[in-house]
Amino acid sequence: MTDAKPLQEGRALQKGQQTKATIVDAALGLATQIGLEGLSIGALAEVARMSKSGVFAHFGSREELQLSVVREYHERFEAEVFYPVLQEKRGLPRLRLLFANWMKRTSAEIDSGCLYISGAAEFDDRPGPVRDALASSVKTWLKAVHRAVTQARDEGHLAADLDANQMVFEIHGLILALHYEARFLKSAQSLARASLGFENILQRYGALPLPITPAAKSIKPAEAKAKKSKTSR
Amino acid sequence: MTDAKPLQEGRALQKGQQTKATIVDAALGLATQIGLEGLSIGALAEVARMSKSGVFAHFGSREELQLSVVREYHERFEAEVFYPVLQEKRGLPRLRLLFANWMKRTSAEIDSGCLYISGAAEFDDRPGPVRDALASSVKTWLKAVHRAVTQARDEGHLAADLDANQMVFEIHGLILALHYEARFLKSAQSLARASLGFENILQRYGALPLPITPAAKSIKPAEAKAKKSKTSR
DNA sequence: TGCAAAATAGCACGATCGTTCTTTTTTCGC
DNA sequence: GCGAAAAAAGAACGATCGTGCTATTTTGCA
Repeated sequence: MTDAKPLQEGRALQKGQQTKATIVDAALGLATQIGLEGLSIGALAEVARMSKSGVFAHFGSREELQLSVVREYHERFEAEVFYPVLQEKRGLPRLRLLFANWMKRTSAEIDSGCLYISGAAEFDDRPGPVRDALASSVKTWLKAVHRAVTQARDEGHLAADLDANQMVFEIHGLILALHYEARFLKSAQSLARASLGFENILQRYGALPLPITPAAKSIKPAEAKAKKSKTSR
Repeated sequence: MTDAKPLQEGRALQKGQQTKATIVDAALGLATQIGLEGLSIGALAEVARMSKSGVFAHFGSREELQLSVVREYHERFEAEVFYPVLQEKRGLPRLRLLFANWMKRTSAEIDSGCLYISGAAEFDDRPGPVRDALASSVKTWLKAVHRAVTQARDEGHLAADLDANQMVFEIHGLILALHYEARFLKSAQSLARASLGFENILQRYGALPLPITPAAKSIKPAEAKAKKSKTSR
């Protein structure tokens, strides 16, 4: 009541959004290295070559900055890992590509760090909007993996009585182990381990043994159920 | 030259060590909750009801405090997870107990936090003594798991041509997924998922299908190789 | 081109951080 | 119980943190 509202609040000026995007980009780089909690406005301002208050004004609080970083990471993750697999045909091929992309991204993050993993460790008992945003993003992604699994099952590429949640859990474990052993323990063979682990899981859940050469893309899905019968339990 | 050395430097007075142990205990509690990086001397002094400088004097630096916490965690982990399994007989029984203990500890850490996991996320690109100590502890533990696997293989409880490192990798993934999904995502079924995942891995690597009742302890090891033949690859 | 509003900078604040130095209290062998 | 050494406290330091306030610069429409 006391203060006059800005008249044209709907108009989005260009410069502001543009530098804000630049800042978020730099912040994402910092956050994946030092962590979301380690992300400080001072250090960010230095990287972005701006004043502290100049950076701060775009977000209003450190928490809002962290949220922006999480959102940005989510979008990039989607764009890099999720959307491309929609072009692959449903079922096992898509599931394979999905895991391959996920693994590729995780490998690339051996240097940069994965926000979904480091963020989980930092915020696992620190309630608040940042934790919620992180958990929501991860859950969305795991749901997408779950969908890919059930589709592969419905297409007859995997055992009909498979427990999709169980399979997603085991796949998730492979990615976490890949990240842990490669990034922290500097183990060189982690990528091959995760890859082989995935094949083991596929086999366990009724997929065809394996296509040795990556050229063998067009597998007959019907035959996947050959050994099915009582594979689980 | 200028200052006289203390004459009896070999003598260890009691009180000092005692309160130092108290401090480390409190520090461990803080570190597993807020993280090793979040561990501050001021907060620690408040918990231990001492002055900042009083706490500080026991370590000489924050880094040395962190190292003490890592060492303490390592000892407790060993005492709780590793040493008890040495009483179980070699091979599959011991491997099973080892995983069960590991899982039990990880479950207990859903509230308190696991230093090997949170520490890895915090220090994965922060070189220094703390990172080294953490990595060394984890590697020691993973080597112990590896030994349990190879022993089970040598006892004939697992496939003779099994890749022990691969198996350890997959088991590690289960624990990481358990911690992640239970502690961060608050998923209730994670414990059952990890447990079932372990059975799947055992089966994959040539163990007997499964002993439903825990009473069935005395399994005939020789029969484990029944389906062996070409299990890997 | 002028002008309002947005964007950025500058400065200061209280708090907390790790650490150092000095002083007081406590411990423990003689 | 005396006295030396250890343990603990107290106070202060420079630095950095997030944030609020007030200028100054820049932007973009009229």
